[in-house]
Amino acid sequence: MLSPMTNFSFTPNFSNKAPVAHPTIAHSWADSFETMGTSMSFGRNAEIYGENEPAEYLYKLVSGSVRVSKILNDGRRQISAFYLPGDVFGLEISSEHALSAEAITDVEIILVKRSAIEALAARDTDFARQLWAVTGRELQRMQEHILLLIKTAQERVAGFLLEMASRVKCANEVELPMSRQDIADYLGLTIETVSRTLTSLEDSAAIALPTSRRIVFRNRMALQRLNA
Amino acid sequence: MLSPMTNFSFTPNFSNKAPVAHPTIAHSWADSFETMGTSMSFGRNAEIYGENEPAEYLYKLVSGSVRVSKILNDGRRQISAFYLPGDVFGLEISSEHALSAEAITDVEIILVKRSAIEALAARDTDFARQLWAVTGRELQRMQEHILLLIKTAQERVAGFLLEMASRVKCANEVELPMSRQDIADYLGLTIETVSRTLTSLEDSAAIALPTSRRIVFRNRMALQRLNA
DNA sequence: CGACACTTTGACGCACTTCAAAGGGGGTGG
DNA sequence: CCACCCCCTTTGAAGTGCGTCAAAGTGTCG
Repeated sequence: MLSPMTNFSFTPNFSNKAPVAHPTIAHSWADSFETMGTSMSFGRNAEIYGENEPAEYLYKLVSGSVRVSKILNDGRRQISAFYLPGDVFGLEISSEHALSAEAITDVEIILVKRSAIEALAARDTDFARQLWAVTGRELQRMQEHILLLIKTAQERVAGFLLEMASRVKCANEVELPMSRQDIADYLGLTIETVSRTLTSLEDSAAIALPTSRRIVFRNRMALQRLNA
Repeated sequence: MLSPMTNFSFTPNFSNKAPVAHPTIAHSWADSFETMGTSMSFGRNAEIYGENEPAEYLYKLVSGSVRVSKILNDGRRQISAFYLPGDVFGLEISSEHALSAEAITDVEIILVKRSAIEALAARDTDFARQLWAVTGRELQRMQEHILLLIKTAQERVAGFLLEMASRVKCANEVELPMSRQDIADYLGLTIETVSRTLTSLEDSAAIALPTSRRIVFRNRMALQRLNA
């Protein structure tokens, strides 16, 4: 059920920029994050952090895509979320990660020590508010994920496509970074059901599939009707 | 699929206690919440807040049980969470509620204005940290809920029972406050499947059902094995 | 006792899974 | 440049777990 992880190239690529210690109030959330952080790169399928590792950092994705997942004891994998450039991930309450994060494509990320985040949040009310807002958006995304999981296969796939479309600012076309297996594990379906559902959506002229990873929206309304 | 809401008794029972305005730093999270808040009561099945209502308050449950849910446009209902005494609910990022909250039993709650919460969080770093921690626990609970939804009916029901058991401090017996329909809508199953699964767990001697709402754990290990 | 809400049980059908095999498509080596 | 391989995706056929529809059982309150 779980495809073997090949192409496991771990390429930590440290680059400059130490955390700023003095209490300068940064002008924006993005700025503070980037001036405080360390930049790193990972190759496709590299593990960014693993289950049960200490959760020392918060991560901001600069380029590429990331999946956050958990392996159940019988080998099934649940993907909790996909992250795209600009997203912050690694937000976990416990001091250890309950989930693991992997690079779907080659990725560039900025990581910031949790302790530094907390220190800044304590000094800078506005920063704390924005941190809180990011957490809230994460909560909202999880809520929508739950709503997907109680629906039929067609509704899940349609909802997934619409979610991805809304996250990349692209009019009527998306290049999916993740495999069918990743989509299946996100939606709680099998790879075969995802594939069959996509072809059936193509047959009904809701989408076109010029390549297996590229989705062209031909009838967005049809998808939205499915997205109860 | 959705049971009709009868017994809809709305009994707002205002009682004393205005928000404290002066910047006293309370000694504990629970204290601050209770001194800042207004107490209210609701009857069984009363709506505490509804979808699309402005999200003005945070709520702390004193007694009884609450369900937070969303009705899909085709009439299906998804229960997002159940809350028990001591839990805080109503945490939503947007200024409007995306979900609605209802009393499962008669309930007593404390409500605190969101603006007051935010003001205190801005003054009191420790309070802010605790607010953040509560949000994090909510995130974690949602994550576990997602893990339940990808499993088989047996695993979902077993996981649900163990979750409820861990939340009420009771050795080997739980009195469920919610109906089979509520459980079904939480687990993404039908009422019939929940009922059948419970009887099958009883047949396999994992639990006993002295009444339909009371669960006695006879073989917790068997349930934990199902809880992948 | 009867009314009502909730729960349980039964029979059947269907959506999704499982198991199996046949396409692509992109890279490497001959 | 073609041939071959590997990985991913698609398609097919058969099985099954859960949903649907229907009806009977149970507990509670008047």
